[in-house]
Amino acid sequence: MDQNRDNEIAALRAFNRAYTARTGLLNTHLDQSPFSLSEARVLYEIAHRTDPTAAEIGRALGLDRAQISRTLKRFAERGLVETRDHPSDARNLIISLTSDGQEAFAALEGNTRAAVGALLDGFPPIRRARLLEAARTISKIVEADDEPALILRDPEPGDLGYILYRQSALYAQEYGWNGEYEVLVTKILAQFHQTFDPTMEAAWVAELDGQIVGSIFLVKGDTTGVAKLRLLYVEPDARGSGVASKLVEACIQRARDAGYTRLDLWTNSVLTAARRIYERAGFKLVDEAPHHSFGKDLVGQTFSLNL
Amino acid sequence: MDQNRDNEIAALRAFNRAYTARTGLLNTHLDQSPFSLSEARVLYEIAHRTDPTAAEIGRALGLDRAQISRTLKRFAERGLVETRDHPSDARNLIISLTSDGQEAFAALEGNTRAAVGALLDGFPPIRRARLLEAARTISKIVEADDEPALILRDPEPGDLGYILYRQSALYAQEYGWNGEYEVLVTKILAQFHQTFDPTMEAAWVAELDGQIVGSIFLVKGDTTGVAKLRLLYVEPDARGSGVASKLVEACIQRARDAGYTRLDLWTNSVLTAARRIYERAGFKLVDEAPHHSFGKDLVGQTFSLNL
DNA sequence: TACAGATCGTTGACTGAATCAACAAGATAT
DNA sequence: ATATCTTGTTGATTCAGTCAACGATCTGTA
Repeated sequence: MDQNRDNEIAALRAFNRAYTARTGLLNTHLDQSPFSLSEARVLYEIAHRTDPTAAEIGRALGLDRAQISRTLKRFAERGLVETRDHPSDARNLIISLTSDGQEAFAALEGNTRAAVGALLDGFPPIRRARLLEAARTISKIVEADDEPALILRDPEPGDLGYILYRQSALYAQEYGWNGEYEVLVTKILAQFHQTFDPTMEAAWVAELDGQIVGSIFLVKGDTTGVAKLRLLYVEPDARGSGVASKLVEACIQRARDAGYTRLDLWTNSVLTAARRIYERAGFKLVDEAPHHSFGKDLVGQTFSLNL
Repeated sequence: MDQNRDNEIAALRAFNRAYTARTGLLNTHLDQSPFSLSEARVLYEIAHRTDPTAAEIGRALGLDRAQISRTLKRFAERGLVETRDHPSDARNLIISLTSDGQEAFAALEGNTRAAVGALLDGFPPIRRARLLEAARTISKIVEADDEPALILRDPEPGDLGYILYRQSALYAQEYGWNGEYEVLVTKILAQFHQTFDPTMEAAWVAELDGQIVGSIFLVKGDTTGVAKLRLLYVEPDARGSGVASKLVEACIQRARDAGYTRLDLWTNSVLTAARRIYERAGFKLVDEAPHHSFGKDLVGQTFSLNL
């Protein structure tokens, strides 16, 4: 997997190159603007903060105190900013825009927005939409200061389709399963919908950091008192952080609460990671049979847990 | 929708700020490195091109000839690069790395990769994966020099699930429809799977720029000789570029080829954009009836086209 | 063939960016 | 009370970025 890491590093570097090269528009100082990029950033920070000090701005932008000092000096000479004493700390100076400064900043903002708008207009709508979505994703991730939170919740409209999509695509990609598996899951979902009994059945969607990364279903079995666990899956990127165990746990708990005496599940031997999770949860292998499905020769396994 | 444009511009600017602020690691010259960011970029270009000239590198990086000249002069003084005459154009000098230069570049590359790797390690796996996917998306879009291509193709494993997901989520978002709609679509898909007749039925997925943006289904109707058009949808971001018309066209054509004499479809009056597409394709409204479904009071419409 | 116009690399000149070091004034901890 | 930080300023230096000018060379066209 070192190969993979190299690929990831290369991808981020390629992104960095592509971004700095092609969107120099965003980073270079606007041609007709009286402000350099660095000056524009300082101005932006002054305008968007309440009673900022030079040190504060320097920290926000990662700039040296010396540079801030000189930049502010130039701004003051041009009549754009003024300073007043800090009420409680005489080392600080509070910076504010003069009316000329506000005017200059407003003009700069207008030009910048126009330039960014023109940049966006250069992309076809479908790419613009994807570009913005990706940009929002990166912003969020880069700015996040919390840990990704895992939550289990009821499915919302669209979620079952998403699960069908991910499971089918994933098993096609990882194990080469063909469309038959999608057929099977579609049937299961249709039946789940049609005969849904909220007191005895349930479905969970696992969200990690706001994104669906797994699911599990609890449905009535063929025999009274016996429930089935179905359609457990976890996204590759989210594996190894206990998502599957939490899903299985929730399912078992609900099965107990609903009064079932046994929980069965059917899986395939190639899904080795899943097997470990089932066994850790107390499931025992009770039956094993080869079958040809999904375009492959497989060994089906039935696991069972007495509740 | 000017509001929306402002949001888009703000989003891209926020992204730019976040990216330049937090990943200064990527943009700032590495602390222990003997090369500035600008020097590193020039070195990178020299190493990755065959027989580059100064002007070529300047164009690639958007740098001034004067700056390239001085940078190369410093490199030459440090014994990192050497120049030889261009065989056919005496104005050019061909630049190459000396063995010392290659060594220095290799060291720089190693350090850069390590720094980027460390940056990536700072993100939880799920975010790292999403960050990289977003970065790849942006790279591709920014570097693309072709127009987005629209293709219609057969569904692959996972695609029907994706369609279920998008339709359910979309109509929930746009019209407030509840889970009932998802149930309906799931049933349709399950039945499509179960009774699929490849000579008389078909499904298409529309891909724009490599992404699924719509679908349409042709299925047998209740009466012999009558086909049904079902589950037409197009992503909001892809609307207005003829995707829906192309899907409907493909569906009608196949219905004709399969020997059907009539093509019916059922839709709802709130889907006004769809109605225009159907009418433009020659469909006539033959029936209209109010119904309460998907959590809303709706007016169902049956359209029909004689083939 | 001759020549205008463009390209290439170099140099000078200048402003600003970035960084390091030193300093005085003021705040803070113990 | 004193050592230790923090804030803002200034000096010094190197490099980035930009404009202008220059000589050498190439290219297209009259």
